[in-house]
Amino acid sequence: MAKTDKADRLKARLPRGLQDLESDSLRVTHATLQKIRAVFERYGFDPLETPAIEYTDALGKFLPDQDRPNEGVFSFQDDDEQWLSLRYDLTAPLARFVAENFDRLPKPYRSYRNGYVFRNEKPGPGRFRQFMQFDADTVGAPSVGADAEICMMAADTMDALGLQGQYVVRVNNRKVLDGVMEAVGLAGDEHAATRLTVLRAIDKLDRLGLDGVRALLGEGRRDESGDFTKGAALEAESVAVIMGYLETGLELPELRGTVAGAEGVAELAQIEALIEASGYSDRVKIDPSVVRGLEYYTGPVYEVELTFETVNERGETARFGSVAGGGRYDGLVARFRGEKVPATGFSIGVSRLLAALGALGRLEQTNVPGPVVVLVMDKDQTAVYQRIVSELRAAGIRAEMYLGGSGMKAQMKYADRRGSSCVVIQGGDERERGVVQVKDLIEGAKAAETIADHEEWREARPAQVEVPVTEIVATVRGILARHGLDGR
RNA sequence: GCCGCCUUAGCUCAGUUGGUUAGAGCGUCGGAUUGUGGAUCCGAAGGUCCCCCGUUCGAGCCGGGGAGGCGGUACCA
Repeated sequence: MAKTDKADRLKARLPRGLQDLESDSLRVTHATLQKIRAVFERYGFDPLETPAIEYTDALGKFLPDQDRPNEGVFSFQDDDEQWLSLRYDLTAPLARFVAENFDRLPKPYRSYRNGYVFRNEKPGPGRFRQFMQFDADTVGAPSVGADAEICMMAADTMDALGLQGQYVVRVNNRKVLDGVMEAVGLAGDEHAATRLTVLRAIDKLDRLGLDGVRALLGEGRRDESGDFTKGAALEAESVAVIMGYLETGLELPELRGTVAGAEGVAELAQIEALIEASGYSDRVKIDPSVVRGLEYYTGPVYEVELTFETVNERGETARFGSVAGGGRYDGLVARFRGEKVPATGFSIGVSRLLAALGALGRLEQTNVPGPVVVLVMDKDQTAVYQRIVSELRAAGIRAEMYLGGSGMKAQMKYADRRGSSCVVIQGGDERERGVVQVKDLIEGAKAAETIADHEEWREARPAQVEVPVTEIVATVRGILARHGLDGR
């Protein structure tokens, strides 16, 4: 009994939040990466790759007062008991690399990389537990000129991806937010928790609107599913100041009364001037509600958001969130070196971007044709078929001999399913005469549309030509050319 | 984590007030056609009705518990 009992059979299943990419998606992904890479190269960044695994402490992800890594990060212990983790972004590993090789790197050090990062969180639309990021950073550049450049590069990248007019790069400054916190009396360690709640509330402006944020600054808010989110419980005056900030932004009078706030406003003004001078004002905008992740950013922060609605196959509007983001992190390298090393950079969430575009049916197909399939008519003649394949390959044409065990009909079906442009057929009769049949499957499919009767369809052998074996390559080339294909 | 919805064939879904051998479309495979992909026709395979417990003469359907999926929300370094 060859069959395993069904109940005992191992179930093939993909862990949630992970994805298999088949040829179409992979080709789109590669094409996208290539477009991004071209922009980053043009800006003068050099490639750098670091491993997917780092020491957990290098990522800065230990739970406070605990001996084990934070939740949300995939971790395991090495045989010497040191904690290792899968990277959850590309910035922290870059900081490690720069710190480790600081003396021999040119400063500012400008590099880019793409790779998979991992987050052990609940997946959602456009949120995966393994996803591709494309990241660029300038390390060792203190001026906000570096930040302005990153914003412009973000815009150019989105343009290069064909998304002109369908995104916005939103810029803010953590110092401005610090200033606002100070203005409402939330400076100092004892208010850290409240500050977090307030910043998170501000971050939700685009999703919840002014009223939603106001609720979260006060008592709290009940969402559509009936869940209640506790608010920051601020005084009415404080709420008013923060709401004022969201409505008037950098014009808020209280802002300039604080050192951090004044600095942040000045930096944003510089960035805006640079953006303006280079003609990016339509794509890059100052937005006081941008917060970004709350750990290591110290100055300007930016975020790229798609400005169109994304709807899934069920017709529900799905939230994909921002597709890229970044900011200045002057303290990250310092963790390894003591001295401050100013740095700024951003990452594109390639997987999320593609998921969003895919949900909209906005991905262009790459349309790589299937290989030319040389049919195996006589199983004892595979050497002859293999030789034909080799000739086609030597001519730069994607080709293969049918390697399955089925008959001719199945082989034709196979070629059809592979999207092959044509097949090469040689039975005993053709072999004796030194010829082959070359069948154009694309032309054949067209011809089939007008033939309803199977007998006729079979007899007609549409789009099939008989040529001497010496002309196989030329004939196939002709068919590829006719359909505008290059065979690769 | 919290809230809501969902779970029947590979996929999308029917399934009567609880009643015999649980259905359809699509897909897959085979045949009509031992040497021709489409269309058509014929046929076949394919099911732990998510799991467990309970109610009942009898459960895909009712009750309880659990798991998984989707979405929202929280968190997201």
